[in-house]
Amino acid sequence: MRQNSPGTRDGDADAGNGNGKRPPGRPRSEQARHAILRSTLKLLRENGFSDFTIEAVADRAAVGKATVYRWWPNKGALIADAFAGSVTPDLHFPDTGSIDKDMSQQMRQLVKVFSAPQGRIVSAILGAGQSDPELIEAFRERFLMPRRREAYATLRRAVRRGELRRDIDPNLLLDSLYGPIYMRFLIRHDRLTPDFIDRLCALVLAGARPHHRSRARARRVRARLAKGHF
Amino acid sequence: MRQNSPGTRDGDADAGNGNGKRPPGRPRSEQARHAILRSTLKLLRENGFSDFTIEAVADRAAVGKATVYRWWPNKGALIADAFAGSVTPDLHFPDTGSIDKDMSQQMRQLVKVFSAPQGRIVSAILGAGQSDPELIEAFRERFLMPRRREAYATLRRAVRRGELRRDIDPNLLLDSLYGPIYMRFLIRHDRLTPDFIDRLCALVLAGARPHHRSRARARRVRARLAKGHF
Amino acid sequence: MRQNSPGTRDGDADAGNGNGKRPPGRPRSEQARHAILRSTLKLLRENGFSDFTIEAVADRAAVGKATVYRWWPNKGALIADAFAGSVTPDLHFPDTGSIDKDMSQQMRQLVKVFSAPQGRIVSAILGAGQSDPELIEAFRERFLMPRRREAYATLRRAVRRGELRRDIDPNLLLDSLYGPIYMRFLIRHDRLTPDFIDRLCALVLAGARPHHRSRARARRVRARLAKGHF
Amino acid sequence: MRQNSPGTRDGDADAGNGNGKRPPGRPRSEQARHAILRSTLKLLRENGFSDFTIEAVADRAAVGKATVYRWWPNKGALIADAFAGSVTPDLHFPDTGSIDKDMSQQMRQLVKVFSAPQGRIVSAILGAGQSDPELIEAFRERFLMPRRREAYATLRRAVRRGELRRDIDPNLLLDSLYGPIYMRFLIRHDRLTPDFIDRLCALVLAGARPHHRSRARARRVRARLAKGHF
DNA sequence: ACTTAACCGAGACGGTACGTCGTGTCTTGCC
DNA sequence: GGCAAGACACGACGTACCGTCTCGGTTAAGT
Repeated sequence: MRQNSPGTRDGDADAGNGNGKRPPGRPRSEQARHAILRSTLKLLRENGFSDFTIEAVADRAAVGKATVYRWWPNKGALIADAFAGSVTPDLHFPDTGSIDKDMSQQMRQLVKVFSAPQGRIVSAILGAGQSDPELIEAFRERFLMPRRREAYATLRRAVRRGELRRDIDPNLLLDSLYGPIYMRFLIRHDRLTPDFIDRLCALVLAGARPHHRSRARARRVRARLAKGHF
Repeated sequence: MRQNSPGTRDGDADAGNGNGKRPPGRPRSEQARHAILRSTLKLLRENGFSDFTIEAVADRAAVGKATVYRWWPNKGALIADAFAGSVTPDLHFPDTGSIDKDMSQQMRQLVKVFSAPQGRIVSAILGAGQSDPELIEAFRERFLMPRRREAYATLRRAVRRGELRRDIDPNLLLDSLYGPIYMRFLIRHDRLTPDFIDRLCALVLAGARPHHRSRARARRVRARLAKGHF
Repeated sequence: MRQNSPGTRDGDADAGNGNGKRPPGRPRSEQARHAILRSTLKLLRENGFSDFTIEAVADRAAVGKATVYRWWPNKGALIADAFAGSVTPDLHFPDTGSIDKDMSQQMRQLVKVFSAPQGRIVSAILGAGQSDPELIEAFRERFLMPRRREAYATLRRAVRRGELRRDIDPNLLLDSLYGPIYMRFLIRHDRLTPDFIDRLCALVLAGARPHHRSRARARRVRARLAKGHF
Repeated sequence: MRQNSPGTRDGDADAGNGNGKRPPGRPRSEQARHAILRSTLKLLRENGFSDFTIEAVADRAAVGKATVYRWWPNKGALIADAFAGSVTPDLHFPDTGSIDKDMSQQMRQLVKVFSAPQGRIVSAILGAGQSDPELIEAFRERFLMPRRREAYATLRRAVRRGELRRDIDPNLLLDSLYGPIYMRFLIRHDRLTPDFIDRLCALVLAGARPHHRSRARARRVRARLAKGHF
């Protein structure tokens, strides 16, 4: 992501270095790195982005300010890294055999994360990202895309099962499903209830279902699948 | 919005004041107020939020810093006010007789605004709003809700014409239509093309249409309307 | 003292004006003037010069700031005026027939004034006067010189009585007597006790007494005076 | 003088610090310190105290404002320190064998300093000192007392030579000699000429000389001294 | 064991903007 | 036209962080 990203350097010690040698001098302190990332998340959760200060991070981590700047070029990079390292790993898509269930289950999970203290970090990133392209990019690459790749697979399964039109644009469909969540999360004009998620899924997926005749065929496909023909 | 909001004081001269009297002392300078709001918008458009400075606003407006602070408690309030006063007025909903056309036309217009320099201000507000509740509230009350009230009327017309289910939740429907726009605008993971808008409308509205039998009845209603029976 | 000095305008309303006519418009408020001078002295006594504020004066006097500036061009002029109006009138020289007694009695009185809350005002004037020539001039003209004129007379009497040399420089002598008082008052390196005054008088006046032969003649003069020959 | 006075820290490197250790962190910049003190003196000389600004000091010294505030708690402390470091060292007392000459020579020197641009600084200190006790204390401790200690020795020599009464109060005598100088310097009601100094010395010292008989004895003492009996 | 080199903490540095306060001027409506 | 009220342009205040720097001290690898 950034020239000197420490996040991607883990384990590179002798692999990513052509000559297989450790650089001379004292190696960087993993302890300091963790303390910094931890206090970053803590401060972000507690005070939000607006009064988030590198100085406070360093103090809380009992670390010199220079140590922070040595490894992260700016506030955004630090937050991005801290966020990336903290991303909830349990936002996977189930495979229930029903696209409605697959999606709504994962989306509910996402809303739960957004509502937890974690959510504060997400909103900080998206907020600060509006004036820091690298931050928003970090969010996309580290949070959004990994999940979206799983989502593509989930959609493909649904298409195969005949639950969705073959010609559906997955990006359009996924934005239609997740856009409302992000909108409510960021603008806070309405609540993000589980019920809302269900009705959202129902509404959007209804528009993505195959047309009449195709649907009849789809039913047959599902039947065969159920019988274990494959 | 805020205790002393000058934005809401317009026209209150004798209405909002119980005894109908001007307060004593020199009245505030409307000229200064406008200069401040103008330079706020200008700076926001030019430099974005991150290096937006009250000092620069005052300088550009040839105004004392104290005059800014006298009327706006903080950066957020100033931006909110400036934004409110600058809101593009041409985001109305047409009445074409087709909900698809009504919506997509207005949504394309919105995207055009978001893509213009104006959009920079919107993203600044939504970004900064993530750590300033009053700012996000200003966006809701001054930008979102006025348009949404028009949207409700547009949806009602469509229901009456039988294009939408009678039991549709307007908030759910509108969030499904606009959420994807806001998401792409803020996260910038994909482009906001007119074509995207059309397909978005098609997808979401498809899921909001009445069921079979009702649809047949709707056709008859539309025919009668066309004949001018009412 | 200053172009618009209100202090000298008292009673001028229709007397000092050539054509005998009152100027048009509302006459100035004597009440405001007094309130301003009073609050000036009060604030000076209470807080000293460093945080003496025109704004505070106006507030305390329940007077518009502009009213202060209308009549006094700046802080210094106001203080000077207030001081002049407050000058203790009881700093006169007695006529005891002995220069030592005349002087020490008045000097003790002066020290008493300096030690009272009044003294704070004097030190404020002399302090601020170091960077405001008009202030120090006001002190000289309104406080120092009036008293000095009395002192000259007192010295003349002493010369006539033969207590002082005929050729004594009155300015030198008076500065030698008062200089130490001002020095201790302003630098505060030592106490200003009545005893100090007495010993100061004794020391300085000893050096100002006529020489031997003259002194014998002086004794005869005094004797004649006592007998009432004049 | 003040808790963190940098002026008194010179040479403390290992003496003033109990454990003999340098404090951690980057050591303070002596270069910055000198630049600040130098620009303080310069500005004081040029513009006097009334428009003496910390901001201007920092600018002129090419130093951050915070660096000034880090080491000096307020304007007064800064001025006091700058003054102390700049005190003219050539105000020593000669030993001519005559108290009149010893004193008048040094007093003329003092007047010369007061009349030079340096004098502006002294008057600024004494002026501002009227509302800042620490400032006036700095003047006493750093300027007045060191010279006075020399003066005491000078007076003792004169007493030994029989030029002054044994019981003379040195503080009274010195205040009588210097008070008039300070008074004229601060109130500026009369000129500070070398002639004035001579006549002042003559007047005051005349009152401090031993009485008749003692004086005869003193003459004998002086004669012996001249013959080199000691 | 000793040198070398990069790390570490602490914290001072030159800056920039903050939000506040006082100055002296002005603009109202009332007297 | 004076007056109270109070807004105005201006500019210094003292503070908080920024990102950089300079210290003494630590931690390995290479000698």
